[in-house]
Amino acid sequence: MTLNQLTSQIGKIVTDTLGSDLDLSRIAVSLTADAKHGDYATNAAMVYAKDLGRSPREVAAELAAAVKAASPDIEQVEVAGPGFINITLSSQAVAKSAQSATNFRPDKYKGKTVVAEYSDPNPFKVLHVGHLYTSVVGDAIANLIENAGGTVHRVNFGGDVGLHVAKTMWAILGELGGDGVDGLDKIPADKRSDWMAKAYVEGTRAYDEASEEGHDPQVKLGIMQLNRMIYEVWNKGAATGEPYGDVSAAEVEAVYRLCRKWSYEYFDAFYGRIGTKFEKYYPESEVAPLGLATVRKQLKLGRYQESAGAVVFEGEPHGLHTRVFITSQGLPTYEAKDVGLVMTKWQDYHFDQSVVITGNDIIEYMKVVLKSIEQYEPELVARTTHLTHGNVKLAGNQKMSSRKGNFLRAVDVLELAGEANKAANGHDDERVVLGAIKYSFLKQRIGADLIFIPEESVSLDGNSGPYLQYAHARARSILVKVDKVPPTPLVELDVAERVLAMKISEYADVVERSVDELMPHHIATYLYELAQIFNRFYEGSRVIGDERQEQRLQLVKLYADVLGAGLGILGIEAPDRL
RNA sequence: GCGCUCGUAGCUCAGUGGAUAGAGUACUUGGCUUCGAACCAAGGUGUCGCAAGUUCGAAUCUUGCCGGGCGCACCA
Repeated sequence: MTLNQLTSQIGKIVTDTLGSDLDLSRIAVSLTADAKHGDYATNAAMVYAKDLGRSPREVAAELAAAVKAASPDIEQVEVAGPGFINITLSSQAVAKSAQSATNFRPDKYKGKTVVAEYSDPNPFKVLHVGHLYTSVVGDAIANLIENAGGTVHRVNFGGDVGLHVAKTMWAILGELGGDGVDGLDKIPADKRSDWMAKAYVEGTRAYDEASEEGHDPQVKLGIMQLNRMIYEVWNKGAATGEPYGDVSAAEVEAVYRLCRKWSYEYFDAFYGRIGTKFEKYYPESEVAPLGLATVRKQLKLGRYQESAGAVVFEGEPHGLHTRVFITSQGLPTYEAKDVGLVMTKWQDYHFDQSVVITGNDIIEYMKVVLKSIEQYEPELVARTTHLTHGNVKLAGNQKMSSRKGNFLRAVDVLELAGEANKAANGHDDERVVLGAIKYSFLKQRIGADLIFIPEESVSLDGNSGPYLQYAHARARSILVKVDKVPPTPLVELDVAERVLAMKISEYADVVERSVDELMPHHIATYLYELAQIFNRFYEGSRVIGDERQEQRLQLVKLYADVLGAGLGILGIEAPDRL
């Protein structure tokens, strides 16, 4: 029995006994925190007592009798406290419920085509722990939708054009001297990403300093020139015109293209390592032309406005703010590129829903972009969901910045976890390393900033990924001791078995809630509680050799299956042995 | 200034209308000749940022205030 089923059953009883005109949405049915209050409790009597002009306990008593009579699965019904109705299921019902929970899959996204965009790193920049976080969260959300029957297309959007690229290119070309693209040969393959990251920091610093007194204003002009040249590569098919210093336009293009390729190779390697796979990258260069064309077209139709030489969308009438879509130089901003992205995704997938997962620093920005698109493609906007999470910070609320070079790279985190793992048991197991990091990110509710404490994120014990993996492997290692688990139905449960079975049955409710809210942390919280209950069961209840062996084997299998499935949704491997 | 977001134990976080607000961590102690001790058990902490309101009932909803973070025109 799931909470939803019980809730609708109680709704029906309320209608039958108290009156059909009551607002059933006011009823809450919940799992109880304490065994002495039964398995489930409902507030139905208290909610309606006042309207009916009767005492809550009196109403509760009437409802309780009807609930008791409603199903043979309900063993005991009590009225408690101010008017709670506490419901206790029979142990057969608990067992049945546990058995059906393992195969539970919500059907909310059944038959739906969903595009999930997440991670979104910019080529030419380094992947830091924030990218690791958003990738793990995005992947878990995509998994949730997939688990609920959706066909999910994972896509990735990133800026391969724009000022940050020009700044990096400026530093790269400076470093190469007059060597041009041949000079890149001397950068070893494993140093490329760091080398480019360093160039980004250098280019950004030079750009910022250029406006200050005593610095060369030519720097800024050079970067602007590179910016235009790179746009030309995509708009005109080639960088053309004046050389950049001694370097010809063709040579600038060659350097740009090779470094860009390096970036995507670096991303692929990283995603491969953390176990997420994108179906498609949408580089900004690819969607920018459509974005630009769309905004220009809609400008003529009055959906965008010209202002000081730029093309803007005026958000104020919609309670938002105004943003620039095309600069006075005629270049598309991130806004126009996002317009192009939405249109391109639609052309590619004709999605039922498009989920975009980003940090919450762009909430207001996204509202403006979507509001502008809503003026001419309302259906696309209606199908778009923007999910946001907080930013990763270091202890002391310190913000990381790739511009200042004050950050932890994604690979640094993996390395730290590897070391912690190695220190604990002599070798590092990538499955455990990833389990630790992913779980540490996913156990927290999406929305608030995440304070990243390296030691905790790589921890092997307590409320951690490895705790869950260990609790899974432990159960599996019992199961391999028998040839196969006999398909004995669970019937009578002892106290410890019942507690475990009850928790297993909760899986269905938790997954459903997680999918409804697209919040993976509910699953993380639940799995930890489940594993805790199992570990207690394990301490006190012998399986192999006990007279209740067959019953307990059933239960252990159900438990391991549920734990494995839940970890799977979180994108965490559940090895049979560690 | 306006908007968004957050504020729960020393720290990191669950709990978002229900009963005595919970975990992990840290600290102390006990438990492996028995299915894996990455485990289990015991030990105690809270002006739920503050104040008013709604409610039979508020950490949860409303309003105001305080505090942190982020965003607000040609960066991404």
